[in-house]
Amino acid sequence: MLEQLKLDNQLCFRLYTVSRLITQAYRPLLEPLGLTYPQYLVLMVLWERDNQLVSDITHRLMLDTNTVTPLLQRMEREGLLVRTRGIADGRQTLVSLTHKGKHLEEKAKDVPSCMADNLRCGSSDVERYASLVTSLDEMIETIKVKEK
Amino acid sequence: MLEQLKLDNQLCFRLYTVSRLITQAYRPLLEPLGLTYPQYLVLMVLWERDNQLVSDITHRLMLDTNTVTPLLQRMEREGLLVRTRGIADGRQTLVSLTHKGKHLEEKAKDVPSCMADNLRCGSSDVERYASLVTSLDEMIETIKVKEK
DNA sequence: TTAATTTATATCGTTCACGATGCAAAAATA
DNA sequence: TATTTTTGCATCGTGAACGATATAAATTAA
Repeated sequence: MLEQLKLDNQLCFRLYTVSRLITQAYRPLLEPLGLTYPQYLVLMVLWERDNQLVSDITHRLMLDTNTVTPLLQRMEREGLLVRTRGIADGRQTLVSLTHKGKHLEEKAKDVPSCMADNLRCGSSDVERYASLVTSLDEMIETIKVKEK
Repeated sequence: MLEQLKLDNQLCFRLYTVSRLITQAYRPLLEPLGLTYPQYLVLMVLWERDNQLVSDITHRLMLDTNTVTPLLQRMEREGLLVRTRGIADGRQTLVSLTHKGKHLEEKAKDVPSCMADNLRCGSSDVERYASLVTSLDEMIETIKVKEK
């Protein structure tokens, strides 16, 4: 058995697992709001600035339209946002929050601190957190560049 | 706008993104082998030790049967493994590699080093890699415990 | 031994993620 | 201006993830 093929040696498997577990940890916080984690991400983008194009959202979340469009359609059905086609450029779609979508920001205000509590472990010092964020940002840059 | 709700401040979004980008980076390496990343994970478990129960695999990958069973069914259809029901305990299902499944280990032997090259960036020293792995393992433990 | 409970796996329905493809509007080129 | 190419978004099909539920075998309790 090649040492490299052992699962425990794999950074990638850890990242895959952590990502899944985090999404699971969000569930009890987001379900009362009627949101999934990807939907919450879309709302964070729109809470930061309303009335953005589909392309703005895909770039921000680093997802493609074939993921984001159905996501937005479901959120539109839920009455969280409205999609308006063809303003200046007829190809574009503008995404705007409804009153309900805006109002959710208030209800979601405790989600980040609850998640922070969930992730906080004994040794979670500020330095390690910062180092982790830096490493992840580097990885995102590295992979993004090599892909394209 | 609450500072905490800003996307860029979110460790979780970074982990979600890194995980997705890594799966994407695996694709060109695994597609020639006819594998997806989760299927590759299952094979790594079975290459390490053949003839394991479904429960062994779910525990190892920290997934549930409702994810693993369909995954194994697709892999069985592809002729990579065989599922045998009811040996000593009639509820269990034993998963065994076929010749084709075993043979893939040879073909996959360069995948880890190729991925390592993909992830390697300028400043990726051994220390940071080790620190990253430690942080992720801590997070996995923390979330796992709090969930159950 | 029969009945109740637990365990191991499977099934179902919904939402993502994403490659491939389609399509209409806009921009570039002839 | 007519044609080609590009761009922005949508649609389709497949494979995960996962909550909820189902089912049959094994275990425990009565």
